[in-house]
Amino acid sequence: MSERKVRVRFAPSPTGALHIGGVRTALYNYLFARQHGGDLIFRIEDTDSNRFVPGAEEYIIESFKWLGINFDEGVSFGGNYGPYRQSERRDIYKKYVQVLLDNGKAYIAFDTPEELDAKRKEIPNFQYDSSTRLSMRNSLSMTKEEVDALIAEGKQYVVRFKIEPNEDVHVNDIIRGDVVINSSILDDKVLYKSADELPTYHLANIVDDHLMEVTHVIRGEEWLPSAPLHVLLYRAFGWAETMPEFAHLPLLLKPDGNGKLSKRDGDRLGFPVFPLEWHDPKSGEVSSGYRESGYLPEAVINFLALLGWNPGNDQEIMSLDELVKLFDLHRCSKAGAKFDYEKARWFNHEYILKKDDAEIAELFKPVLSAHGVEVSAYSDAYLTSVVSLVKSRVNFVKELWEQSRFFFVAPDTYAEKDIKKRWKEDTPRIMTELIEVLRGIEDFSSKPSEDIVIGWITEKEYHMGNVMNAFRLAVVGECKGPHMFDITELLGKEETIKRIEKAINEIK
RNA sequence: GGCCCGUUCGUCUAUCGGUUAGGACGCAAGAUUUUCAUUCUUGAAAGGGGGGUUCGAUUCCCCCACGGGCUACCA
Repeated sequence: MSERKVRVRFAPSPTGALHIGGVRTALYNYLFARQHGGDLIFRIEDTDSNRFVPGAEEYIIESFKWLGINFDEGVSFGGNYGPYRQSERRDIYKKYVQVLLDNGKAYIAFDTPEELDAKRKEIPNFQYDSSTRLSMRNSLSMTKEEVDALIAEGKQYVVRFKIEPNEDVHVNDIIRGDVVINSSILDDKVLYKSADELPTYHLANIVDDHLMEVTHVIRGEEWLPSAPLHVLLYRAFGWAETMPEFAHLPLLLKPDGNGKLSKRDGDRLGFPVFPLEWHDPKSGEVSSGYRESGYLPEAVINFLALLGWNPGNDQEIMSLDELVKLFDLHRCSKAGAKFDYEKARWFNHEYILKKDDAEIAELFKPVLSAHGVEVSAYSDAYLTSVVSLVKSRVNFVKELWEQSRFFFVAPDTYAEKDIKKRWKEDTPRIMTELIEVLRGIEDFSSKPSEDIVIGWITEKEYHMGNVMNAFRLAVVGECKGPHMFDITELLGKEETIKRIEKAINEIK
């Protein structure tokens, strides 16, 4: 069994945007698959026709494409174990439901949802199980003739799993170890609904994982309580020998308060919970995405990987390839992790620092256009230089604009506070002198012009801070920004002088 | 209510019985800088409570408390 090729799957339900917790689950599956030279399957679990949301499937695929998480087979990827959309596997499930019915592991039940609701109201803690099933309307309490007659007249039914009571069912979880649940607390789960001829999650999941030769089930902790049921299903089918190993991941929790992270938290707290922006087709609601918020996919991958797992040392910045090498399910934490948005921002900052300036410049172009900058008027070299000068002070690409605006447009206002502090009575006179000094500079690049200007200030015994800051105020509009002469080198002599002249005229 | 899982700085976490309980984010202070940021240094900051086991528990066991999940003809 251990010689089987590793095969794992990520199997979302197309009910909306892909939650960031789901992304992490997919990531862990991906890392595990790659590390073991195995396959990653993309399966769509759309057995609940009522909850289907158009566009969700495409959204999920696009999300992974952006993140660089590649699948080997599945919906839109092909493969030999298809179809990979559960709604297209009706006949398969029907066949396996019949197997369970034939060997007495399941039975047909006619109780309607309304009848069950009534029952639950009437009897506190009612559970459809070995203690109650004989008092319900099903193939165990009725004769075969009655059952056949009801089916013949078109009565809708469900197939329920017949769980034998009082057995300790063990689930060996890679992360949590031996988890034991007594079968008596399990109810006779609905496996199949005649109404839409579709199975429920539990049946479809087991049949598909078996048929697709899945070796490891890596999923969220919310599935842990139903894992024993799944174990029992594998046994009922006689597939216990090839049952996959389980690993239940800790949940991602809200940054504040309690509960697991939900789609509402993002907009409430001001950060995305979805990889891409999502437009809900039903409500028309728009939820922000990491991509649109300016996150680099590498950063998202990195911080997500560390939410519930660590390499065992102090290393925090890791590429996808490094993660593949280092990842280990045994090093996953057991407790839920509160989503730390500040740290996510820091990761993005780190990745912006790491990323090539020219690549950042490309990402910056649309932002510039959006601010009315004629991007084609600037060379890639110019944009790249601008990026290299200011990127250390931003967390997101779009923040580059506020840090570098003066490289594209001359200031039209000057910071009041800085004027008060640095624009003295004799400043216009000194600035006029400065213009002359600048005119005389032949090589206007950073270092040579710095030497000349500093030399002039020293020689005239001017106040270094006041002159330089007035200079900065004139060129930038406020007293902040990169090294002064790096700015003037990029701006060029003409533009620099023009700005000083303008400042002399406009600052009173 | 029942069942399951969990519990180390504010947050993410390291520690596989003996440590001054380490790192990171954030925060604070300082250094550097003609400005701002980067960078660097430093600081504050943690084992839920109670019982055991042990020469010795953050670490192993039990109880409690708290947190989370599940309890659908949803996944």
